[in-house]
Amino acid sequence: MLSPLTAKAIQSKETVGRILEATTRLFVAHGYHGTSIAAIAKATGITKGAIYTHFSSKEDLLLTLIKKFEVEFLDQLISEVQDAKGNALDKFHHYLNFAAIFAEENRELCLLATIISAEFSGAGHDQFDSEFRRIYFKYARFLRRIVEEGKLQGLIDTDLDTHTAAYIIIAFHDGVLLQWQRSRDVLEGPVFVKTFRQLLFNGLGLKNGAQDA
Amino acid sequence: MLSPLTAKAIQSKETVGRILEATTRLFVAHGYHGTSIAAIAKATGITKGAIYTHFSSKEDLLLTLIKKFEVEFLDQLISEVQDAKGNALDKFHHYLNFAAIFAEENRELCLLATIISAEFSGAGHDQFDSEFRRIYFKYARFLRRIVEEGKLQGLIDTDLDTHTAAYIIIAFHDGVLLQWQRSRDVLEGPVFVKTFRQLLFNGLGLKNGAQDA
DNA sequence: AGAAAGATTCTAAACGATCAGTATGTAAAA
DNA sequence: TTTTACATACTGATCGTTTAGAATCTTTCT
Repeated sequence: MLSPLTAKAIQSKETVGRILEATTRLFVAHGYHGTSIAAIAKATGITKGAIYTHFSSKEDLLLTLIKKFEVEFLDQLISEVQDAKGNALDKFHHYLNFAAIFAEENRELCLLATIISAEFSGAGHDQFDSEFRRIYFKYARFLRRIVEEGKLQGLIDTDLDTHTAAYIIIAFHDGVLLQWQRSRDVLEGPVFVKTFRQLLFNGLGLKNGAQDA
Repeated sequence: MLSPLTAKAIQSKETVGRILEATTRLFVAHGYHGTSIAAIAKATGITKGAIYTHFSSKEDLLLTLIKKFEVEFLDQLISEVQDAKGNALDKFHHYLNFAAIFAEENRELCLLATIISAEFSGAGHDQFDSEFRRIYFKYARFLRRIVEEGKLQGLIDTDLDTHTAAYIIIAFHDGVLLQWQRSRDVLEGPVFVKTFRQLLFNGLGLKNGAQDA
């Protein structure tokens, strides 16, 4: 294992990349169950059987993509924002910037977690469930720390439940991604991001107190 | 067609109701492609063939459910909130109250539009696409009017792009529903709704201006 | 160095299972 | 007698996956 740069290894890596790219696109467009191995093979430009040289099952394909999302988006986000200088305000701006740029450059990978986790939202697949649960928990913990920090700095209302707020910010992010995918034709990118920012930071701007429900 | 109350008609209506109930539950839990007619039949307690006595296809089943969502949630919401007395602030509170109560009483129907429209997010099924587009457009128009009203009343920042804000509010609603479905076990209902309200109305509470991205 | 042996990437064909949908029959209601 | 609500049994197509074998690259042995 001294040199992993053999011709076969390079070929394999290249094929795996093409398979994952096609799979991401198809999963996001038609869902997990709506995408067949045959369709992935065709989109990749190889035969069905060749998929199984690199992945043990369809399940394995999705688990690989979930991991990819975690490493390329979530871990990257956390490491960039978590210990950045500045107060909680700055960090949230940093967060939104990162998310916006990532969404623009990796729209499909970005949507994968949201769309597929929705498809499996009902108790069903144990392995997918626990992976999604793990990722959303990590995401929430990251946001919780910043909200907590903001409260200590007097920037965020201490009335806000930290735990719940973290999950709702994730929900906002997911919802906005979905809506962007659904209605890209009637929305303008920069305005969309700016309005999201305005609403997340200042809400509707109504300064009155909240009624109970 | 003078009396639709024949024994057969009652039986049919009852069966259709049971089929739609089971279908909603299964579509939300496993998605459209992840749910088979056989599974729906089994969950309803009839055979596969009997489904086709009442619905012409699986497609027809989903279209019926989308229509049900439109009539029972969206149209109801609009007629209750649109011309209610009070300013835009009151209407948004009214909106959140209605959505929260509906979500509690019809969780699955509520999630249907969000989850299934995500599954078909990629250009694909013409009929589903246009139905979802129509519904989200109607939803957005409803919110746009209230935002516009709020601006005229000096309650909402005129800097906010009305069109985009409407779509983002929908996005927030969708995202929050999804997150509630995903993480019900680590979230508390009333706190969740209250925090959503706080964030939608006041945002994170950071009073500084927004940086550009 | 060079050939034999082994490992790897792929195609093509086939597997049983399951898919959405249909044809036929039956029993009861209209 | 006609219509309706269902069960049963079937259709061809497609599902995820496996197998057999060809072609090509890598390692090992001489």
